[in-house]
Amino acid sequence: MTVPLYETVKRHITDAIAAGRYGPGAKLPSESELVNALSVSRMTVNRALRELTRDGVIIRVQGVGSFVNQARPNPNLAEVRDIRDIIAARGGRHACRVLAADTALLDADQADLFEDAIGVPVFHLLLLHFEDDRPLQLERRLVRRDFAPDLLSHDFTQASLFEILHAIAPISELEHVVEAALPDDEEIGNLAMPAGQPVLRIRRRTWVGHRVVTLGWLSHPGDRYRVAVRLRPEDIRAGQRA
Amino acid sequence: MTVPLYETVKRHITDAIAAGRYGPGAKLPSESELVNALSVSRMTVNRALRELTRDGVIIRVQGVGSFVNQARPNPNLAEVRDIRDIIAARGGRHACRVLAADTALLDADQADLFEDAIGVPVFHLLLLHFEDDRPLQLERRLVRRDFAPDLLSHDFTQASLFEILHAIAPISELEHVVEAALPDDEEIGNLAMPAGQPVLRIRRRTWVGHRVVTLGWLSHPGDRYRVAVRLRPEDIRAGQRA
DNA sequence: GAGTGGTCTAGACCACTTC
DNA sequence: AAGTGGTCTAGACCACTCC
Repeated sequence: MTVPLYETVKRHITDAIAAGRYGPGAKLPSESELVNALSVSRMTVNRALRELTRDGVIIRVQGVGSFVNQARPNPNLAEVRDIRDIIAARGGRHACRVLAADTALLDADQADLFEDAIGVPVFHLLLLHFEDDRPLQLERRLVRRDFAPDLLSHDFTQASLFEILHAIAPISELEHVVEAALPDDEEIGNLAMPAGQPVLRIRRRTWVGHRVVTLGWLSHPGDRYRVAVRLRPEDIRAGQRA
Repeated sequence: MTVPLYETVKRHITDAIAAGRYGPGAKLPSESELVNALSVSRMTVNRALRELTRDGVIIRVQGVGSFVNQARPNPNLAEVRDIRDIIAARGGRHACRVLAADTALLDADQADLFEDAIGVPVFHLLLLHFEDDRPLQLERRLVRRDFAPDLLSHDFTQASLFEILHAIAPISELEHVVEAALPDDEEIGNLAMPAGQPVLRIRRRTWVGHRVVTLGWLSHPGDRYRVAVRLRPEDIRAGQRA
């Protein structure tokens, strides 16, 4: 069991939504129907649907059924989520193109952000993610070569960079810095930016242990992508706890 | 069964953590221990612990155990910080001008965000914050009149809106949504935006109890203002015994 | 009453870590 | 080998909605 059954069930649903078989507000098959169709236990279906509910993909009403959520939730800045899941939650279909995958050495600015020396060897990746054939995210990444020596052997169009890196070691620390900026030439071309439109740019650093292992810039068309942070009561209470 | 069993189990754990019986990094009882101690099935314990993991309260490691997580989001964005504190932290001098302070009734879009009816009476504020005599933030706010009837009697150039509101009742929930946008006429004029430059706009909603009490838009010149989120999970093995 | 989701149980097999 | 969490099953009872 490399991939859990409930993940397969989740993917089954999100794929169907992305394919347009269930539009916003449409009623999804009931739990028992899914149990029969997929030959899994009800608890497994239930877990899949429960997670989709928490991710904002569907809405469930007791005694009525499950429905595709019409609201498009904003990705949360306080977590790292696969761009594929984000697009799925928006009801779109994801595709990815690898624009560059090569090696480089850190320059002065990059070394500063890596909290390391100039010249540290890294991999350089440039990925373009599409939502329904429209570019939504330009992903520029630098990854320490000594952290993931086999990185370039992966197929980035299939498994997300996040999955690949997380399989090596879990992220111990995360930083997002968000800015509104005028797009540079690379962003204008790849994201097909209309003249004058700004980009929402997120600089992400991830740590494993006490070492910065990746540095990335995620650029999005300002008119089609927002990010959110929401604190629930538990978090606020926890934050005040001595 | 008014309250689900797994909620009771979650509560049992969080209460014990809050009471200090398990400090940051401390090892929690195993699933089987909890099954015996609380006389519930393992699936119920498992669900409780899984949700606590999702909420960031604990960290689980297969083959090892469950541990209290210290990783609390403490980002700029995940808290309500007074703009004068932010400017002070940047080394600047703060000043504030009140551009408008009047009353209004919610329109359809606003009512949607307030999760309430059209026509609910609110106060409307428009404040401009300066850093060293340059405008840095345009603050547009709507505040429920029934939450703060005396709001307009305050001097907003002296006490921040946050201080005034927090004195009435503590915030129970908070949401920030960040976007990059082209400035509207109001933003261009007040923020003295150079032609073509985007604004970084933060939409903030705050709850008291289960009611949205304020809705605001904080706009900043894109080239002079960024927001950051940083999460610091701690090393599991660093913290041992409570 | 039929159908839905919400929850719970008692057991099972597995992967992983530690000794 | 022992203990841990990760997952899965086949049943069960319940609250709720709709007809």
